[in-house]
Amino acid sequence: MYANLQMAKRITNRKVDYSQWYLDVVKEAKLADHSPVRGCMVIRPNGFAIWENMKSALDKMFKDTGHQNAYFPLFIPKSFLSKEARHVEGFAKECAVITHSRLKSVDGGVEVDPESKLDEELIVRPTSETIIWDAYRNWIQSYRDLPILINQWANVVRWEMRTRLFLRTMEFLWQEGHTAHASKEEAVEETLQMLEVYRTFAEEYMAMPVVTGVKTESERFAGAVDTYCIESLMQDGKALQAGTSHFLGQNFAKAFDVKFQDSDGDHKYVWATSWGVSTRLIGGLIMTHSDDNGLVLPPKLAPVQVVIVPIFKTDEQKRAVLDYARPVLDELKAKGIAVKLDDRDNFKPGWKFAEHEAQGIPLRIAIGPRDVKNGNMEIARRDTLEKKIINKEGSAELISELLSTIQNDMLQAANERIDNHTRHVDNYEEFKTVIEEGGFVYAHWDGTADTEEKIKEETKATIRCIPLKGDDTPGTCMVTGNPSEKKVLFARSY
RNA sequence: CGGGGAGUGGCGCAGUCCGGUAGCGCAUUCGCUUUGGGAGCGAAGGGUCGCAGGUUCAAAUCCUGUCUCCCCGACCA
Repeated sequence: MYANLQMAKRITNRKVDYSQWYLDVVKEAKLADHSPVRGCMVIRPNGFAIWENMKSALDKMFKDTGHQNAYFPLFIPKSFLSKEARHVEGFAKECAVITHSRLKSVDGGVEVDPESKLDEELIVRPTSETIIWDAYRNWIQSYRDLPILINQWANVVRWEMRTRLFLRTMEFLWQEGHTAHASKEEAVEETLQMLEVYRTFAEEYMAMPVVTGVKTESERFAGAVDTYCIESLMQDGKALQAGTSHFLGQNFAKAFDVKFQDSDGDHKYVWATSWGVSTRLIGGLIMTHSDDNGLVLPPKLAPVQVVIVPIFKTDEQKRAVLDYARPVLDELKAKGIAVKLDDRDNFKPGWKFAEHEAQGIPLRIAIGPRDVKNGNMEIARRDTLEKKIINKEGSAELISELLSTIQNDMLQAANERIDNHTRHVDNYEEFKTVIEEGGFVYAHWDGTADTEEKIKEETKATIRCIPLKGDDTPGTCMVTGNPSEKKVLFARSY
């Protein structure tokens, strides 16, 4: 049919070309555009609304765990970055550097004014540990000043070589929590607490199941003692690191000389954590749930949860349908549901259906003359594409419940998909075969960076994490035969 | 940053080899008919062909440089 041909033309089938499908979904759902600057994106209202919903849910979770928001500068003095040795090493290659402060006009155009060269160059923050720890030095004298539990919502810049909308852009939006503690135990506890916040958010809001774990040394954040992460598995069998929580030890306290006087009178270095999630989550959301018709959003993050499409031929029918639909709209609103009545008359219902599907609206209600006559309405689920006729009486209650059913079903469907693409293997030959198929693979590893590197070179798979929960049975490394404490999680990743 | 592909009205593309002054589909505007899965007919508007140089009587087309996007590698949330 022509309609199907057109739909097929707009969004590439996932099986044909997953990358192209991803780009098509982002475009058709109007989430983001490419910008004139390489690797940067324009986040459009549809995309930003998702981010705003993520933000407000996360922000509440941060506040509920005792954190406050603050804001630190975009620019970091170059000298700050070099204070923590591994931190510089990790970020040096991807920093935007500001060297001049003004332009001058040159016959119709502008060029950098060489006389405005800065005495000390500024770095556009790739992350804010350094400038924040410089501030903390002044804020902390006594154990009574601790802990400091701060988060900031900000943009950061990392000069990436290869970019993809939401998944890896040169500038991205994120939150970064930075906490300071009097004891190691408390800092470790904070690190794990925030990891748990991320896990909860991913599962309960994004309906995206994740594995929590610790990164190996080679995957660790530059400057951290331990990096914990949430890892999820996308539809194409590649893993996505969706969030990280770092135990920073005393590394930044030492680099920035941040000490406090403890209750025993001794001067001690402060213990630190930092943790973040970014607009990358939107990429994860897309690749967890969406289908060949476009975006699929979980109700808890959908900017519009329910859309009502009126169907009519004559003006008289239009009036009748709208009169019938408005109380439905009001009842849903009264229940706190984000509902929109799509009464645009320049589009036909079928066109609207396709558009709402492309944009991932979880539930559609269609109301036509037939429904007015019978006291019904048609509801269609975005996640399963199921349609059914329901009675108008009691519909608000039913729809409210259905939204939470959809939320749960999406998590369950994602869980099943991931379970079906998770394997346990015991020998390297089998590993090589299985990893080709994509998915999560658990296997024994001897704990050395050499073996990890060998596996990466030969199979393109990396250790996503050493899982916190799961099979703790010791064994022998699939490559070297050396002892292994427990299986670790491998995958090819984004 | 290396290899490959691409950039032409808002979107998708043809035209480029062989230089002759830009076209198609969708979208937009107006009118009429339509409306339960991307409507039909008629009319209209919209492009210095990514950008900058060069060759030429003449450049979307040839040459040089440059920017951006996509795919594959090396590097990363």
